[in-house]
Amino acid sequence: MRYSHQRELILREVLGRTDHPTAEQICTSLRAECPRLSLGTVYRDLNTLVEIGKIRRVSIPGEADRFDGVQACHQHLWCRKCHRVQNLYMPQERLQELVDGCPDIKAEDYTMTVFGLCSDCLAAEQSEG
Amino acid sequence: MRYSHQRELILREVLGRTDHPTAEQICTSLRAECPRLSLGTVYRDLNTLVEIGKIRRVSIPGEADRFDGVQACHQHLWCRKCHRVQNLYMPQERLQELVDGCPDIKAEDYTMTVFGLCSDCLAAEQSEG
DNA sequence: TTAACTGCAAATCTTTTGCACAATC
DNA sequence: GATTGTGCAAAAGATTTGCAGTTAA
Repeated sequence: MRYSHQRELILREVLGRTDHPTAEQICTSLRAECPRLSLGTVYRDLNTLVEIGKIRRVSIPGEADRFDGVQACHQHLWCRKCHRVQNLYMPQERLQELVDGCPDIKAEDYTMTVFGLCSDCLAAEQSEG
Repeated sequence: MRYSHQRELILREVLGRTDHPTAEQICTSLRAECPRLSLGTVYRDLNTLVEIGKIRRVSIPGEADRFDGVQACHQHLWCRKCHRVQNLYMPQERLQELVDGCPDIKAEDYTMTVFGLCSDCLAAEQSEG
């Protein structure tokens, strides 16, 4: 694979953010320093980066895909109130055990998505009464 | 909510199938007995049925949503070879424990999707060599 | 009778793709 | 110089929506 300025910018942007941006948000944000960046390119490069394992795709039903730098293994919470995605850290070995315990299949990867209220919205709801 | 012939047909179809059909597939199949059924109606009714908890939505990144009758609690495997969705039964209490163990949030629901090879495709691959 | 539901078609939203040009090796 | 990557715009695919007509209560 050949070096590409755009692909590097996009990778840096995803790794540097913790808010799970969409392709659209990444594109808008990067246009400050790369005005002619096109959304098609962003989608293409994001797909490439996912394929080579540098970033992860976070899919939420009915919404545009979001992208996430791969650091520690974690799962996601989708907040029904603010519609943001929050990282969840659960004991990975125990999740993996459950997945590996499924008979007759070959599990290569998995994702867990929790739906509910994120910490901010839960706190807000509790202080409201 | 008022009775609707179409909604009942759609519910019966989803409950009667185990192959996690898409809206399109449900519509095509039901047109045998309800020729003027429209895809818009199918989407509308599926959304309603999901909302009232009679069926479940199964989302796979990059694919059309599939729908599933809610029987026992189960997770899903998406086969990268045949692109079918297979049910997985893991100990639910243990998954629930992990979800409930996440601090500071309110978990209301969750889904786990495993990616890999389904039992048919794994068996085929093993017998090939 | 009236409010909910449907069919139809158009609109919306996300993502992909074809093509001519530009950049990398 | 060959080939990969990009910008742009158009296309594709999934889903929603507006509206006029139909149907259940």
